[in-house]
Amino acid sequence: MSDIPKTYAPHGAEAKWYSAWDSRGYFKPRGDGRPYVITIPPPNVTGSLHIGHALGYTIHDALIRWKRMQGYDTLCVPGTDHAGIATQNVVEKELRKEGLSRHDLGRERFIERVGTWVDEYGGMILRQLRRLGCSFDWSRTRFTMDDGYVKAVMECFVKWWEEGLIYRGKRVINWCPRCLTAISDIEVEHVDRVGKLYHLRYPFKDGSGLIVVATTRPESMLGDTAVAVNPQDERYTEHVGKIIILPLVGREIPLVADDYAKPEFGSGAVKVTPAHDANDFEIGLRHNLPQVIVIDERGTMNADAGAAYAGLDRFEARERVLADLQSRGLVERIEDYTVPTALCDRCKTVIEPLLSEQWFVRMKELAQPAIDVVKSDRVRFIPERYARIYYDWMENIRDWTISRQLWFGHRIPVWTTDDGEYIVARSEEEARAKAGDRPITQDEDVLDTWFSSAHWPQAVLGWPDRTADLDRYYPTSVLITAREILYLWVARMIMTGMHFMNEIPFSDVYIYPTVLNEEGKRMSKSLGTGLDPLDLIDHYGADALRFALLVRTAKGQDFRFASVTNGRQRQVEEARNFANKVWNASRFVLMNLGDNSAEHKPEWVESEALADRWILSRLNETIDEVNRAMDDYRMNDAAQTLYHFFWDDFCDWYIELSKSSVASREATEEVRAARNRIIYILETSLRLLHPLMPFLTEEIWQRLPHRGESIMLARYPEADLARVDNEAASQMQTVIALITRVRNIRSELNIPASSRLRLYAAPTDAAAERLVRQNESQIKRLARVEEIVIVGQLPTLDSAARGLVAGFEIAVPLEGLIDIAKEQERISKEITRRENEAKGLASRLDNHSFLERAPHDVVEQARDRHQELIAEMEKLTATLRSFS
RNA sequence: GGGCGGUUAGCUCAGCGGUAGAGCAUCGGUCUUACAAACCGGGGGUCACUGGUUCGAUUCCAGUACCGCCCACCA
Repeated sequence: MSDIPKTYAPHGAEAKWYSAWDSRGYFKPRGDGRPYVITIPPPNVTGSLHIGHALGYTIHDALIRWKRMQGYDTLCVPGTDHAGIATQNVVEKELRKEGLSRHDLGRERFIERVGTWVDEYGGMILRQLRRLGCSFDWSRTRFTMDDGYVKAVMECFVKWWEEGLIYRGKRVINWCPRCLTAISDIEVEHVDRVGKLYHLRYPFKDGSGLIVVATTRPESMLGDTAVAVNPQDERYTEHVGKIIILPLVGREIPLVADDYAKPEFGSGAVKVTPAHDANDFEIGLRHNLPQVIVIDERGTMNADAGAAYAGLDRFEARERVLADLQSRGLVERIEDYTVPTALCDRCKTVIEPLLSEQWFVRMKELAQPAIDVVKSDRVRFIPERYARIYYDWMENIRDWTISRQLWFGHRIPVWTTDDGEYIVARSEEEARAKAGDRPITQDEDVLDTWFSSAHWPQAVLGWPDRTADLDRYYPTSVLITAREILYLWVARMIMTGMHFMNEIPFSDVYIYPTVLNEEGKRMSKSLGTGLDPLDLIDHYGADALRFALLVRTAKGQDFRFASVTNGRQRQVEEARNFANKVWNASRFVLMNLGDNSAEHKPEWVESEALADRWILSRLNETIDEVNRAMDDYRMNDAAQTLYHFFWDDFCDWYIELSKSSVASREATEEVRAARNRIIYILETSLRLLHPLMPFLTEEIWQRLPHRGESIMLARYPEADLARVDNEAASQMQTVIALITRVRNIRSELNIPASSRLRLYAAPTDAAAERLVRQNESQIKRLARVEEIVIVGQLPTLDSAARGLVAGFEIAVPLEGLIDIAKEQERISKEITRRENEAKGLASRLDNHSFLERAPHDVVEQARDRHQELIAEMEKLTATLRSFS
């Protein structure tokens, strides 16, 4: 039977089974039974697999495989997101290598170029997911810009426009001077930077002195159109209404009273720049102030900034303005200050708040139904705490800037007629029809990427058409995602689902942990993870990577994942070792199938033998716990339960205990029954493990006799709790304790494994005696004992090691082998250990309050244990005395 | 500024009112014919700190420190 290699070789198995599964159509839904549906978070087309993806999609696959084996009609829809800004950036970078910019190509050719790039290099990540083993329905793969998807996006825009939820507005938005587009509030990253706070002097026109204002951005003063003070601020009451001459510019601006000004900050007076600050914009509206744009979309000062500054970069302008003010004595002081700074979360460029005309979505009324479904538990967050974070955002929701000044994306379906009317339509034809004879031009901008992904669950199933998929598979079962897109994506999907489907998009939202590096910081591509999932798969196999991740995926608790050092990643290595353990246990079973391996009689599983009753009991407890854990998204518990059952219970005890019969040369009925039992346990374990380790389990399963087409089509085990046998468990515990005690004596007294011992055992009752007699051969084998002598009382022996086990006193005669001093030391240690425990118990039992207030069973338990310890100590002390 | 998580053996993490667990690492011993990526045995923790509640706290409450994350229009 040497045709089975000693170690599991993942690569052959992975390639072979993945294509077999895929070509046989196993990843597609069956079409009958209860649906269980997941639409994956679509990764960016430009993306490649990083460790966070590997975790997220492994969870997807484990759950979908588990449900599929349980008989659900499972569907997991994959796809990619066009990721407007990110993708455009990548292609522009390509062009730059050729010395071109997108403007050299023009819009149309640039879009073509992006298309080519996406076809050629995009979606690589989906191919990488196959390496992980993901059983997604590739025939339903979607892209947020495929034809059907465009239809969904247009439908939404038109509907929202008709319902008055979309509007065009001029206001201060977040502008990225590098990406040259507006971005929404949640695409802005806030950081604190060391900087300065500048206190500037603004003179009153009437010569009655000056007023001091504080700012972190002196260059913006060129666009000031007022200074504001708090109406309650008595220091300024007499000055309100006065005219100020704006330094360097000479513009006359008023001193207005507005609540926004906080008297306790700086001088209490704040300069107002309505075109370059969202708050100032609001103040401007309240006081009817002019809006002067002085910084253009590239972050360069424009003509309105004045001839001295026009053309300067905003940061250069800052220095120049400052120098000019200083030379005029208009800088009161400069202090160190931590400046809250807004960055573009894509490119980390400092955001320029800019007055600009954009398209917005009114969010308040969309948010309400989406809040309600979470409040009423129709949508459940796992872990629950995210519901509160969701409410905080949803209840203070602000309008959504959806237009982007990019070329790649969904072009905004708004056309303007020559007389200035907006025509909103699903297509150009429709727009032309609506416009009649008037010439129309389409809006140049595209939609925020998240505007399209907001429809993902329904759109990938066919919406806005009423398709069979949509009927059958919507709403979906669970959304599994990373924490950072809770607002950006999850919240918006719930809103669109409620709005267009009048139904929740999914009932569970599982936010999985973030993978951290050794320092406890989140792994991100920009920081460099030092970890490539594909390298890990190449090195250790996909199952090992999957298991290594799942075994630490507690419900919502981030975990650290080491990087590769000296070519090794110890956590994945551990999991690989487990895979190898499964492989070798299976190898043992397969090597002992015997000639009649095809035979299988269900009654052979039944057995009176302790080990058999015990392993069946443990197996069913395991099945029960694994199913519960999976159902509760406790992937770590499922993985650990299986690890422990398989390695400790099955390999270390059951296989060892069954070896003599399973590996026997004579194929008696009894032996064949034993072989069938062990196959049964192994086969069930493989099915249990399959969602976590699909390739390994299939590779082994296929070698088992008569198992059918694929483990993927096998039924997931269901616990039979009638099989849980507490008596067998406690008896087995005693047998294990007895064997361990003997091994321990052997090890501590340095007795070679080769020397066969005689064991005297004095059971305390008839049950204990029966236990030893019935399991004698196995105890002898595992404890490496030649003979077990059962006695009523231990004989006096000249030199022997003694020990206590629940239900027994034992002695091992060791003529010539024993080191008396060592044995004394060993016994003393046993006594001390018990003394310490007894001391603690005694002090509690002496405490009146404890006796009065603690529950009776706790007191009783303490009393019993105390008695037991005292009895054991007496025996041990007697043993110790016998040496002298 | 507000909020949320974390702090348990050398490392990665469970546990969360009755006196601490796992895996790995470490130490000692094994080629015991499935597996040395293994087997057998051992050692190792004042459960971050300070108070409080309780007969009893790692576990509950309050506060402190440190680490991490999210949100925020104080110029």
